[in-house]
Amino acid sequence: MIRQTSGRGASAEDPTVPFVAVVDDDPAVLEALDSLLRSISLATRLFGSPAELLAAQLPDAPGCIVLDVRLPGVSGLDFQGQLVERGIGRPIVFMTGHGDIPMSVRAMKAGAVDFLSKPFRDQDMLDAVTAAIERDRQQRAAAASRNDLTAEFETLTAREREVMTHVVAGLMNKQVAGILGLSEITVKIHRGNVMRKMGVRTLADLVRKAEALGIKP
Amino acid sequence: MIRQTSGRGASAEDPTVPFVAVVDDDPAVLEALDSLLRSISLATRLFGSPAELLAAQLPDAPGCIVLDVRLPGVSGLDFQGQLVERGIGRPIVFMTGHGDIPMSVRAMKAGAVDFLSKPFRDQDMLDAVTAAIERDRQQRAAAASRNDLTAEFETLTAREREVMTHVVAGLMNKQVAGILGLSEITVKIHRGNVMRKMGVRTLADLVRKAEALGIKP
DNA sequence: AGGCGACCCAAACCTCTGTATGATGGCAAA
DNA sequence: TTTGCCATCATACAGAGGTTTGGGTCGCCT
Repeated sequence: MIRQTSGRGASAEDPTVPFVAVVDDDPAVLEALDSLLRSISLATRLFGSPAELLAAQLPDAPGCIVLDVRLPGVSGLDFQGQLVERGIGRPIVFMTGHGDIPMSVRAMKAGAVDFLSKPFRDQDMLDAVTAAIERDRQQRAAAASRNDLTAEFETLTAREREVMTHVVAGLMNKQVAGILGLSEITVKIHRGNVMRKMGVRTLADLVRKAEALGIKP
Repeated sequence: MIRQTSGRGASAEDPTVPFVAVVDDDPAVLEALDSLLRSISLATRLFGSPAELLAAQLPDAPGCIVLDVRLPGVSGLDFQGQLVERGIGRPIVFMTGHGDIPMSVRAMKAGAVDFLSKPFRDQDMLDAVTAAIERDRQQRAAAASRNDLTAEFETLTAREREVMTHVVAGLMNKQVAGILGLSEITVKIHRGNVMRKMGVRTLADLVRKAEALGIKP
């Protein structure tokens, strides 16, 4: 059972409309949530089991996952771990009919956005989903700029990376030359290449990019 | 009711021994936790109510707070908020006899380390407290280096801060001079003062400190 | 009134950075 | 083998960074 909709009949792949992936083995629950979420113009993906979600391709848009804790096959909490392992770091909103406190605490510790007991108020679910989508928006923005950064960094040759490492550590060209066994002029050339490839014009910017990349001596 | 102990009769203010502040209106619970925590060489501070904890002075050491949700006077969750407002950002471990899921979720969202239902296993409490103390250790280390940083920054004059802002933004001395209506040589002098007062020798280090301080143009 | 600190500027001098021009050698893919 | 990329180095020059020395104004506190 897989169903999907978007709020206004727009393309299901529209990367600007946030989506919510819902996993529950009760079709009535799926139906109700679908209706609720579409009422605030969110696209939905409906799944009857965790396996279906894993098999599916989620849109390249901000989104989150709404999960029943008691699922066919796996525990929702274990599934949470599986998703993280597969790099699907979408924020998760749990719901449950027969949950307990340890369960909710474990879920929250593992990064869940919320943990709702059935029956919950519609507004609580909408609030949770909205918060989850916002969190994903932030995550995706951060991931995107990290990707741009590493893409630039990977255009550097091995030598250029060495030079960059020492330069952002604050060493002078001649010191870098000494460490690497090069002449100063060669270091200057590598340094110039680093600046150009990393798309920066000042050392200050290079240092910031290096920080974001986690480069340390 | 206020009591305090340290594991080995050492000074109660020993800043190297982590402590646990326990708040519960049941003396038997306080006694049991005191014994449990001392068994792993933690210092304890025992309180019968939130007010007592607020009136007390917590040690300048890594520590955490163990709190019953149902407390005389205030709700434990509200108390959690009060502590944060007063700058007492110690990690909190909640315990409760009659809690529910929304309560635990709210606590975890507000940053609680754990939320244990009574009766809990001793080991669960010890694990939670250990994790909380470790978190506090990290927090305190981060706060300490932030304080050192702002202490240095506050020795700067207004002009020096302006110059620093533009310098770490990557502007050249002459550009800074133009913006501030100064001569380049004056900017150089301010810049030199900034480097000295901030305790750095390279621009790279200054940029990193500025980043940590959240300085932006 | 005197002293202090912040702020401002200039000349001189040195070091460091950045770039261009030109050239050599290694190495791997086409 | 040719082509291309990487790496290396030299010389030369322009521009930017950094310090010292020396001097000036202003406002505030004692």
